[in-house]
Amino acid sequence: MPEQPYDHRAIEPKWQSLWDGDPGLYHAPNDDARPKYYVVEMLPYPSGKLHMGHVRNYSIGDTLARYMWMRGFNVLHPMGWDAFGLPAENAALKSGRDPRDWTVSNIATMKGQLKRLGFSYDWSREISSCEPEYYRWNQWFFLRLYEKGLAYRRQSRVNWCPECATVLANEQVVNGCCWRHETTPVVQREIEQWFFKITEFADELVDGLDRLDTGWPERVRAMQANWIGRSDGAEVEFKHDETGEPIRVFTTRVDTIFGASCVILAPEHPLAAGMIRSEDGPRLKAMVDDQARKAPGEIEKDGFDTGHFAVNPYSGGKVPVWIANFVLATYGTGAIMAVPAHDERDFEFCTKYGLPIRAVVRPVEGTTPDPVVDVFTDYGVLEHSGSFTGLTSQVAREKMAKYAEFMGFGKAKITYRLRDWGVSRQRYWGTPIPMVHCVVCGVVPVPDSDLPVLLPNRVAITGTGRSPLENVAEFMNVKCPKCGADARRESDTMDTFVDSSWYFYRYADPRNSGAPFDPAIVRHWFPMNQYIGGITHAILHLLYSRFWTKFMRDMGLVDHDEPAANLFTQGMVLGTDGTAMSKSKGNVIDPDEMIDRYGADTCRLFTLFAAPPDKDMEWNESSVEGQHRFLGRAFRFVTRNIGAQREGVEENGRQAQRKLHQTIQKITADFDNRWHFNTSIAAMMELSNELTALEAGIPGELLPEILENFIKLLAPFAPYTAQELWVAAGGEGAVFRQPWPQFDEALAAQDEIQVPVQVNGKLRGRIAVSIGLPKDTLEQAARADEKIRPHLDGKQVVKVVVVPDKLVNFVVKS
RNA sequence: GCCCGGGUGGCGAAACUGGCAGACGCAGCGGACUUAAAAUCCGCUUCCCGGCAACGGGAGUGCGGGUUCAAGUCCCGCCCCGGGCACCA
Repeated sequence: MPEQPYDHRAIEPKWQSLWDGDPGLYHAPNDDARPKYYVVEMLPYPSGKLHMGHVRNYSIGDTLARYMWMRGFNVLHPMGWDAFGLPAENAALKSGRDPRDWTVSNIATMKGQLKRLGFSYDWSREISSCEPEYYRWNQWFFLRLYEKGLAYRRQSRVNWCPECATVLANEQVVNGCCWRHETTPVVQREIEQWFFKITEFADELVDGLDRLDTGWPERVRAMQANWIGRSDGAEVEFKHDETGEPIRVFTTRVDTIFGASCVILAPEHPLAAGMIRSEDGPRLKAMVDDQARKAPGEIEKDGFDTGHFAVNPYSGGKVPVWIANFVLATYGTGAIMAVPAHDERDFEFCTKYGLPIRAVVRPVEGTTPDPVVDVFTDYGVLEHSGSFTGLTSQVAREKMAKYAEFMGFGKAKITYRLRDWGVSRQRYWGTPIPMVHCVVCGVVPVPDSDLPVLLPNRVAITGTGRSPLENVAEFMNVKCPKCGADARRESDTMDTFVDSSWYFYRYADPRNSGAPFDPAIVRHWFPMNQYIGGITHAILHLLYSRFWTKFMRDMGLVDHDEPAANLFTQGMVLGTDGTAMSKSKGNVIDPDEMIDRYGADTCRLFTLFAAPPDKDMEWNESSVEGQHRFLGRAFRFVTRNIGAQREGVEENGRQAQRKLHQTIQKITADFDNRWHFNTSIAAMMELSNELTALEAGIPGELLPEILENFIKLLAPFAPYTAQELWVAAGGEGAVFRQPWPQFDEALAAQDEIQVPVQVNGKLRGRIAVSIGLPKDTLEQAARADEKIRPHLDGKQVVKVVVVPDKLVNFVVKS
């Protein structure tokens, strides 16, 4: 066959239909003979168009899915969409369009782009979290959580910008001010909000991380453990010296309690307001307000004495009760004991206000530091600690906690940094929370039979920060499901992280109208084998979805503890300014231009080749030419050799086969172990280069096998080009229907190798020898080499290290 | 402060279990083909010294030590960059 020019414009449109509308490309529903493999990439959100960051992410997943299929697995690889609330609503505000129309049209755009890139998702499983059916099951889950006491409503503080009249997420508060109004201080508001009790699972969420050690990156596990922040300590009561009212204090160092100088309450502590002197009222109020705009780590420690005293339960001594800005109301009990001799922060505070400093722990060895100057924070041996004196800190912590429990003033206690998950959003665009407020009955859940509660259409987005739903009478006014009286609907909608917590389960059974999914189907596919996504979701999404799985397991819906056996976090694609791509920064690179110019295959190859997939990648298009050239070379090589008849040279044929089988071996190993697609592609290039160099001498009868395997190896990386070549070479159907090539170890074996020879660890020459030579033969060959001899002549060889097939090293003395 | 990563040519990177540092590609330089350009193909390309040259010698993986016949890789002590958490009791 004469050589064909490589023209991606002629090739790629031709094969789009091959995977468009072929839901079974990977997943063969009735094929239980194959082992199963379930790969999911994290949800794209339809905030416009795909950018190169997405392309890289999906290229990794798609390449893997194709390989797994060719390896004989039954691969489920679906695609879905997240209807992010804020972007949709903001865009609607700007354009005047309904968020639903906006979202639907953006999904269509992105879907088109993904198809153009040749990503062969199982589109029949396409779901969107803005579908009514998806709302239904979100709400159904909400009700199940509510029944178990895992969904509850309470007053909660939120950040509020008076200028925009809206609730701000923590990330939107910059230096205590609104991110849009840099001079407007954010205030705190108390509003009723819904929460999920993720803290109920805190222990399991931490402990479960250990069992994910082989499948999840260390980085993600560390971040989650950090975020949950489990700390082991004790809770004890200091009683008010007159009223006997207990002040509960959490500490990890109960062994230092004999050194407590005071008890300090957070400004928001329930007892604080009642304890202060009347003239301190404004001071306390200022401190409470100030908590909002606290820039962490910057704020000056500030506090004042209430004039009240509390009793140290161990020593019986009286200590003053203070109020200070650095004590967090939301951590532990909202009150601490300050032990300045053994804690840096307490030391700073007590020194500032002249509170006494008393050392009660000394180092096991060495000199005791002067407590007025030096803080000793390590474990040691207790002193001045009553009957606990002389114990080590470790032993004392345990004994003292037990003593507290025996005496009834405290106990050992574990505290977490993790807070319950606030799921209320005062926005239009999200799943309505299925609750009704009745004056008579209070909060009443919507019965299952009335689900889904749908959003009204064409709601005016006000941008005031209050839910726009409150203005929609026909949505808000309902009858109480319990007593039938007039009632109002809950106007909060759910955080979109609720949607993403279980979407990958819905993929398995996306059209089920009687349940979120059929447990039998989920048992078949789960836990998913491979989850792929950005590090940005390391904490929130990946923690929430783990929580969801555990909750569903407790409900009996699923039979596993963790949703994903393996997690892969691909590196970010950094924009032209070296920071992560984001629309608001305007540094987004979209793939369309590159696809037009070089084609989808080049574009995919480029993102995979530039760096290993777990590494961040700074944007630099210069090497894209190289990928395009490679595809062109490979294409022309194959087309001009299809059906070629020639005599050839045996040695050339042997070499070509050897390189082919070595490449199969190398790429298979890359896929199975570490997904370094950059080295796989480099191996393909080497193979292509070598075949071209040997070309004229490759015997014609070897060509069919070589070409066929070459095409199959290329298929996961460059599907269009491979498909075109597959058919040109006489193949039928999709190249992915073909099994992945097997390597033959005998053919891959090198019969002659170059073994480096060193003298005193310095490379002095190489010898060409046949493989598998015994040590002494190898040594003789090395000694005889003319480049080595001069280095050994007249010198004493002290030692010879011979590693068969690897190296010879002579250690000499002159 | 604590916890994770990372530091290798002009650039992206490779070297997977200690065994030839720089595979593969980009950029660059030289050449072939061409009236010319594009495309394509071939050669060189870590740095320094010597040589017309083939080649020879030396240095070299953030810095300083160490282990080893042999260290980018292992150990000890630092420096720098990125990320996460952070008055968390």
